[in-house]
Amino acid sequence: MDIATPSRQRRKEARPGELTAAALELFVEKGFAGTRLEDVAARAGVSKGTLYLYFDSKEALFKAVIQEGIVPILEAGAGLVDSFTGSSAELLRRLILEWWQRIGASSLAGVPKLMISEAGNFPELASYYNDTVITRGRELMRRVLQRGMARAEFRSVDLETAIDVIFAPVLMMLIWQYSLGACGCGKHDPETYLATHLDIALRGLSAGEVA
Amino acid sequence: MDIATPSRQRRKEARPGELTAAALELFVEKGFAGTRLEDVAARAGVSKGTLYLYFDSKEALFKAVIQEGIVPILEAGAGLVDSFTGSSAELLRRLILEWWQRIGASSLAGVPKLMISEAGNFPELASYYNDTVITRGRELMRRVLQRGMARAEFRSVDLETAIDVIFAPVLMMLIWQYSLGACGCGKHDPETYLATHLDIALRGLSAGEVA
Amino acid sequence: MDIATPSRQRRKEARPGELTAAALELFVEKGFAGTRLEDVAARAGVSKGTLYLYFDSKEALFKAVIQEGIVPILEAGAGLVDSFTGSSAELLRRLILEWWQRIGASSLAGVPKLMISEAGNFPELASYYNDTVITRGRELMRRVLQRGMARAEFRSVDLETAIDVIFAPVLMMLIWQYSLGACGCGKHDPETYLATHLDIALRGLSAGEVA
Amino acid sequence: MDIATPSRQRRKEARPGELTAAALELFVEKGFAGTRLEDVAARAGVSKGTLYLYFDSKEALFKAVIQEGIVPILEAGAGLVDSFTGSSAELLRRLILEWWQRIGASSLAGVPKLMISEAGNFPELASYYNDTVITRGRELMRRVLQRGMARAEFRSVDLETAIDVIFAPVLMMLIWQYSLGACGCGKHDPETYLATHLDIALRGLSAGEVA
DNA sequence: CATGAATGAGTGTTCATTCAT
DNA sequence: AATGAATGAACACTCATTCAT
Repeated sequence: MDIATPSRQRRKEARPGELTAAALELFVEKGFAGTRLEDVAARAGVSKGTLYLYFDSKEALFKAVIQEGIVPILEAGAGLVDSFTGSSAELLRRLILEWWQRIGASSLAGVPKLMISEAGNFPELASYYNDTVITRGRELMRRVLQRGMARAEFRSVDLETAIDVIFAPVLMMLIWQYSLGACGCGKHDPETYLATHLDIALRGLSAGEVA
Repeated sequence: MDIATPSRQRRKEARPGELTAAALELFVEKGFAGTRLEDVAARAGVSKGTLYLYFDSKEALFKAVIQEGIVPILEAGAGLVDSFTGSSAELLRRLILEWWQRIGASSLAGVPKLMISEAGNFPELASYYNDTVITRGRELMRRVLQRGMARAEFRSVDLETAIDVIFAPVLMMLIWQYSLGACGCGKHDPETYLATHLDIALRGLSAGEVA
Repeated sequence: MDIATPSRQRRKEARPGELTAAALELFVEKGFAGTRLEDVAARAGVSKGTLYLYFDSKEALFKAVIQEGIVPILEAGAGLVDSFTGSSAELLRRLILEWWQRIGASSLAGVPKLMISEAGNFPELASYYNDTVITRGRELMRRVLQRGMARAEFRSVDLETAIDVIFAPVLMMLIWQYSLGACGCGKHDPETYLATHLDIALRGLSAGEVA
Repeated sequence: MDIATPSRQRRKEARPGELTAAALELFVEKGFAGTRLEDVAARAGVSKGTLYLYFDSKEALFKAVIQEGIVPILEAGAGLVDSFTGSSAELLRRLILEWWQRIGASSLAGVPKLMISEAGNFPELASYYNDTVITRGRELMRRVLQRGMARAEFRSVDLETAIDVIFAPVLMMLIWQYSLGACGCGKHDPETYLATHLDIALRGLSAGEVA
């Protein structure tokens, strides 16, 4: 009976996580307004009423979903840049590919599109996301580009804009997959896409003369 | 009285434009689902019923917003590509800067983020947008890149992914402005941002040897 | 110019009739509530506003339609029964077939179904229709049946109920054609149907012994 | 409290029936289009939303009204025809009288007039009614007439038209009661009316010679 | 704890009616 | 006289939220 029907206590502790997981999927798929709480509850295997035992409102559920989704995103990255000893081009390549594997190919992949869609309706959340995720992500990119320029591997470019310019195609692919890409239009193979991006961007950054 | 109450005829001709303008503002501000037709009508200074004299449904209104706003710009872009005689690098630069001026710096700037947010909930709209805007926009980029490669100005790169890779930073800036950027975080000067992007991308595409 | 574009005066006089004719068709087809005044106006070749020059409201239009439709219905019948010299069976047959030709196969055919549908909503009209049409129609039937019984051609049956029993199948066919029959279901050839009806009813009324 | 507020479960089971009963009354009184779901709900003592817990749409509610009210009666009729062992004349009499008692004298009496009035506007409902009620009702009549003719109790008549000819007076009386009859005009005593009808029709169908 | 029946405010859409031209 | 643009009340249906069991 323990496994077949876990004890009430265990269920009670697991419930919020099951609900936010179900909610994440649906929020990502349909947006905040488009998600019906009945569907969230159903996907988590409980009734609509039960949801209200754990979350006061649809907004409260949304906030919990985002907060919970952000923490794992933060944990990714950072160690790599500290310890890397090869070329900066290789570092940039590794950083982007790693990010893709850990975020873009994970269950968190939908969070960026979700934040972009709902930032306007949840400014505090957006601000929190910005402070905790975006800023740190940019910091990683900044260090890589600075390293490359300091070592004369990269040309001198405007640092702050280059950070976003170079990360934009990666983010965009993710966003695409969760929005218009769902219609089947213009989906790229991620590896080819990232290869093309790195091919162009690294050559674009390279310090040598172009004859 | 002429000015205070323009003739019926003049109002009738102006109405659709007034309504799509009001709709554009509200769609961008609140999303498709979140926009009430009553508010659109009120902002255009008419009653809810009047809106239905000009547009059959909320979806038809949306399509008109896109049709009226974006299609002419794509047509202008096509004209540019058709008639341009200079270098392909210059053509790419012109295409992107023009796009920015006519969309990114206009009232249409919110449309890409709007579509990304609502695509999941309104597949028909997404499909319409894909057919009307995305496909045609890609076609323009495709022609520019093909031209550059054919004239040996650009290196040979994977065409279909390069189209999106190169356009992604432009789109991303816009999306940013209408989502997390609204919190005041990380806004770039568009001209610097686009300059950095073109600087890197054009060098990345250039055909010469890198020493 | 007289024929191509009749004088204003002529148009003005013809308008109400053109409008009620158009309205009759639509009321019969769609019922009172289901008929849009815009469609009535369009079918009569005028604008919605014009309709209100001639009729104060949708109800007023409906009343005019019925009143106008009733007069021709009244004119039918009556002479036949007075002058007929053959058998009562033949008279009944002739009366019913004639009624069918003059009403059932004419543009007035839809009026009975319309009255039945809307009687509840327009009691005064229903009452008027009853007094002027139904009562007189029953009187004709009553005279025929009384004649047949007086001449011992027909059995003695309950007169008042027989009147309606015998007319019911004729009315019912008409009603059918304008309601469920429109779905293509179970439409009979009127002549076969009436032949079967008269075959059964006249034998059912016949005075002789059944062995 | 048991009686004042019945248990949830009992209410839930009773609700659909309470709602279809309320709907039947209002549909008959005001027609399909003229009936507001809010009024149906109110008459059943619940809110508008509750109605949608049990029926997906106004049309679904209508279909349930028919299904629940009329289908069992047709089934009972089929049982009668299956098991009857007496004369076909007696069977026809029983079928019609039973029909009258269970429909004509019940709360369902208004349904035929309702369908006739609304068929034009709601083809899907008409089609449903045709498939569910008319076709099956005709089948019953067909079997009775075929039985009579096969046993040489009835003359040979055109089967398909006879079905409708013989049922028309019964239907017509009902239609009358819910339309023009409401003005108090020309109401017959149902028993006398049906007796006259059966008297004439059965003699009209009888196989013997008429002398 | 958990349920799910019940609620009712909210929105897209229709259409009879009005009235400035 | 005629038009047709404009109005706004009305209704089917949805869904976040509540609460008796």
